[in-house]
Amino acid sequence: MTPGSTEGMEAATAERRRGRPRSDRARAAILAAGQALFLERGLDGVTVDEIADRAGASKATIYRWWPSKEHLAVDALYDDWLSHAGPENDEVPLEQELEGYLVPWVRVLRRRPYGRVVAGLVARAQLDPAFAEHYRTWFVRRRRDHVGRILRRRIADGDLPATTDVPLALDLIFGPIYHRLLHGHAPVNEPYVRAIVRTVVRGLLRPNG
Amino acid sequence: MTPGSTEGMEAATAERRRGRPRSDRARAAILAAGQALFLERGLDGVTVDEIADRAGASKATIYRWWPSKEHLAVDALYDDWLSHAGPENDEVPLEQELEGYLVPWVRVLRRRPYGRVVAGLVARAQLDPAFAEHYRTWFVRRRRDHVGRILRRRIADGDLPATTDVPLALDLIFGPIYHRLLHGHAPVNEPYVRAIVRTVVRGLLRPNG
Amino acid sequence: MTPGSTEGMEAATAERRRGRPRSDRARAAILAAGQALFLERGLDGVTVDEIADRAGASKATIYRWWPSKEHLAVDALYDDWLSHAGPENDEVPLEQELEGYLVPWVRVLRRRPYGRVVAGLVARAQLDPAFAEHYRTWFVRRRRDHVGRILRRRIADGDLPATTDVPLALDLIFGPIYHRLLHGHAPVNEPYVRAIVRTVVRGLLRPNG
Amino acid sequence: MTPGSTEGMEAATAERRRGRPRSDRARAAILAAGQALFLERGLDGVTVDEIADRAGASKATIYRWWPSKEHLAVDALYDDWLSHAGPENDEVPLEQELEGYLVPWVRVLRRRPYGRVVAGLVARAQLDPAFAEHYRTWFVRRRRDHVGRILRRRIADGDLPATTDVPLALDLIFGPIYHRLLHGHAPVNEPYVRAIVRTVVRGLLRPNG
DNA sequence: GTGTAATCGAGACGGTACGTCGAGTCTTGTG
DNA sequence: CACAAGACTCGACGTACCGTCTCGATTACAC
Repeated sequence: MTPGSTEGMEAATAERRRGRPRSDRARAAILAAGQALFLERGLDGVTVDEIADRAGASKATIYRWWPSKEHLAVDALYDDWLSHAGPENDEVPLEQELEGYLVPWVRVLRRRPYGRVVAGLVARAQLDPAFAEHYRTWFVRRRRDHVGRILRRRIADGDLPATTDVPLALDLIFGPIYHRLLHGHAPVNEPYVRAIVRTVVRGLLRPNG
Repeated sequence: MTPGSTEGMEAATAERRRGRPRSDRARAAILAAGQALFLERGLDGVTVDEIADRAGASKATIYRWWPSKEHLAVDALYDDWLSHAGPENDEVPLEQELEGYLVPWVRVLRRRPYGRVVAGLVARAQLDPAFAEHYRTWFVRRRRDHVGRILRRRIADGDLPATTDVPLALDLIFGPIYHRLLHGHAPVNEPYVRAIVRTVVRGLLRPNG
Repeated sequence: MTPGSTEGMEAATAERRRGRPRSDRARAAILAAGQALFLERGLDGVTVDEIADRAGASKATIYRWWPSKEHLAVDALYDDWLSHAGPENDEVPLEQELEGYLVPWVRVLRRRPYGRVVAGLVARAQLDPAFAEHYRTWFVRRRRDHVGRILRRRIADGDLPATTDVPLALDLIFGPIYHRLLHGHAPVNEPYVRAIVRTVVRGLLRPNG
Repeated sequence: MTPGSTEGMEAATAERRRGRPRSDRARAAILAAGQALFLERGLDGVTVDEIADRAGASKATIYRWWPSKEHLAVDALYDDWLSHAGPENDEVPLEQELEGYLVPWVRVLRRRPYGRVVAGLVARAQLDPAFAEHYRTWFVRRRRDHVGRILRRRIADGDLPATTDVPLALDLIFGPIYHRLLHGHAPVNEPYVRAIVRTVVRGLLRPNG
């Protein structure tokens, strides 16, 4: 499942659509061109014509499948942005489990200049509530939900106080990462993520300090 | 001193500049129009022509004094964005001093839709390193420096461990605020700020917890 | 064939051009709007935006097909400016043949305020040698060449001396017409043209008076 | 007397104007700068700022004394444009007298690229009837009147028929010169002027040829 | 095989905003 | 007063990009 997928729209029957089927070559080429160009120059630094040229596709094809440049960007970057994994793991301390999830992400952030694109997406989201919802769903909520599940499990396990404010904890973890990503005043690297996680977890442990 | 000020360039002598002096009426009207329009519709939702019209000025005058729309936005919003104060105060607990500084700011953020503009500024900063520096200096660094001074004084006073990582602490405080401001997934209100401050300070107190 | 035509560039094969074909509606509307506005207010009195608005086209479309406002003016006015005809006719006296060609033109000049536009074109031609060539080719040379052919035939027929200086004769015929057209000190009407033709032909007849 | 002179406005009394007197240095420098720049690049190719810079004057001073750039151009070029002379002379044939007046002028035209400026003036005259009158008076009428006086004297002397149409004759003489000056299809040189004069005079001699 | 229908690349289109430039006016302090 | 300096308003310029639209050409399934 990806942000731009249109599967599931027709009935689940075997009924094939008539007419020429969508070209997978074009779709893949557009996403690849988008990924490369958006990371290189940011959302506003790239024109749709450029993407079409690089992909050997036409602008009409792009707009047939993605309603706007920013939707395309979300789709083009989603896989890489969310690439990660590590199974949930109760055996290790909470800090370690959180780092296990966040560190692969920040490795991606360091490897590629995502700040350029994310800043553009955030700016568009301000002017277009529908896109804001789309962007949050695919780019932000996925990670927050994952970490939220971890935290709630740890609460159930008694590793965190029952009174822990999970949304606040998520903002305390993700906020500093986005802060450096978007403002660029300092690098988003592994030591930074470890420090965030340790300080926040420590702060959450004693609710009535 | 404001972001767009050009004072202090000539010698401090009483030597007056020749020619027609810059119109304070035009400058003030442009900044007022910019402030109103940028907050209303965001950086990208406003055209320079509109600002000129509303200010009764001409586009040429705007471009004479501000190199771009985003520089104008920084200048137009700076005063309001930084309006705050509260003298530094050792007598109260650290949490209270931090809240005393941050809460007035957050009240501004709630009163006006700053997210729209800040998102636009952040996006532009990605594509223009010179503007990025300008924006960070006037919009971000000012507040970080203020809080940084507080933290360092508290370290000297023994209220915080000598090993406290001040830049990290600043990111932990400001990051979550920017996170909600830009992503809009939850409100930036006083309880939120208090919760951030308490959790972070608690987390900082026992570095080797 | 018109000044702005691009036909004949590709091979004469039936090979159709790819992509959306140029809109004849837009082309015709732009030329019509240009003709009306240029005659009404002269080259400098009309903005390209106005032409675009009146034509229901966009400025980009105008600039896609005409490199400048003055090129558009040449194209928009060419047909009307050159509308004329009358087959060449040896049976009548030379004066009468010349009048037969020039009088219809002069009627156009009286019917519409061409002076405004031609003055603008002449002014632009001074600053842009490439446009000067374009303008002369389509607006001036056409008529001169036609009259030149008449004169050379009459020389061959013995109606004019073999030593007749044809370029000089053309300047003597067209010069006075342009003079009044551009300076506006007196009307360009039929009696004027007849008087020019008679005086010049008489002057040419006795080369060594 | 020059086109921009303002003498004669105050009473002929010896009463001197109060305040700082007009600077002759500035006036001369502005006219000199205007003459050089207008001839070099034409009316539209020169900005008033440029003239002010080159003259070491200010734009305000220019606009205090000349209502527009084109009025300045008329004034700056008038002396050179009309420089000529030759006393009227009944002793020689008409052709020779006319050449005696016109040849010095065309020498000026060949020495300097007047076409550029005159074309600009003619274009402006189309859009501004008041300036059109001004331009015709100083740039066109002067010469026409001079030649007109010659022709009328020659009619009185019997060298030309009593029925001679003087305005037509003037258009036949000046028209071809302006034609080449403005259209630039051929040079305006002495042989050309001589050929014009001879052909036209010959054509005028036998009105009912 | 022969429609029928949706796709594709190409590229022109209307629209909107950009940042620049020049004309002519206005506002200072200085001579 | 006039003058140099230079900021001001106004309005047009030509460019760039967006997202839409029309073409001819292609490619499947349905008959």
